[in-house]
Amino acid sequence: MSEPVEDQGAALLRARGMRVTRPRLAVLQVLGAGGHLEVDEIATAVRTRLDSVSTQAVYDVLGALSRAGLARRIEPAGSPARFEARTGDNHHHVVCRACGAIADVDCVHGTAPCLDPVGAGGFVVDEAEVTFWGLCPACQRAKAADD
Amino acid sequence: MSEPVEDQGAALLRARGMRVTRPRLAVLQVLGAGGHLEVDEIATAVRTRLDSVSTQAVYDVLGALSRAGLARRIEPAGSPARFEARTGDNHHHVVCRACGAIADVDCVHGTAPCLDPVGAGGFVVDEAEVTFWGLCPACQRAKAADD
DNA sequence: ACGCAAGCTGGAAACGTTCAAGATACGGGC
DNA sequence: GCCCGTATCTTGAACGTTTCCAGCTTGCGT
Repeated sequence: MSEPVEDQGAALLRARGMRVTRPRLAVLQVLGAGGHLEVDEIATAVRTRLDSVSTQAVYDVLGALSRAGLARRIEPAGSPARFEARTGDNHHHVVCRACGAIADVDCVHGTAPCLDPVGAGGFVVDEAEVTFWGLCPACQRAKAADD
Repeated sequence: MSEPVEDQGAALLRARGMRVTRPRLAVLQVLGAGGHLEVDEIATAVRTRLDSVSTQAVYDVLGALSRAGLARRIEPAGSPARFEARTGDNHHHVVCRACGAIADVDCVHGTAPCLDPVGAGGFVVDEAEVTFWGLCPACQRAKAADD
């Protein structure tokens, strides 16, 4: 509670033996605000906190963070990669077919039985990724107005 | 049984009010052979049947076929788009993290209960897409050999 | 057989992403 | 507190997939 936001990130990084750098702290803060952000959005947000950060650094940082389990990379078909801070709780996503908006969905069953593939052709499975496709509330209204 | 393969495709197209063209028939034949093919692989295979087909035409045809429900577009994160002919049976996919190979997995529960998202933030969901991530048999052996 | 529109061709470019080489700065050890 | 080695950042470029555009060709209803 007494720790400033910046130091929470630093502790997370140090706990994994990663160097604490300005770009990494800034990305952690941006992701911590929530949402499913594109690389470009993250870069823009980071640049409001630091004077200049190269696009490359943002990609590097995001790669390092997701390898370390501090960020999660999601990539719905037909969309550029997005990143979120919420990790380790096995939740899934709903994607709007019309506008591409993404929302979180908690997995009702925890480690659901149907997500344990039977007869996977000899594959050793370590993760089940679920993406729901549909229409967000705003696009439902937009579509109804068209009719 | 008495219909040549080419005419089966023509019938499918006509049934949906779509024009029957050489590129479309060729793509249908290629997809009919099975597998999860990249656009580039499809284009190459098509060009062994027809003298020349533009890349553009292949993209157009695949887009039209998937809109018509004759092909299904799958796009695992970090991979170019792939297409398969098997549609309408609600099956899912296992993707190898190492080599990118894709295999089919039947959905054990049919319309599984856990795939009915509860509390999806007002979204109207029409499809649940499941992707399993793991290691294919060949890459399991390769990894074991490294240790 | 005719005409219209759907569909194809060819060239070009946009997009997100990754690679390479060198400069910088973090953090353990003195 | 200072120094060094290396992880990390910067800059600049390139890659591969996918889409856009204008114009010609072709399937199919009449």
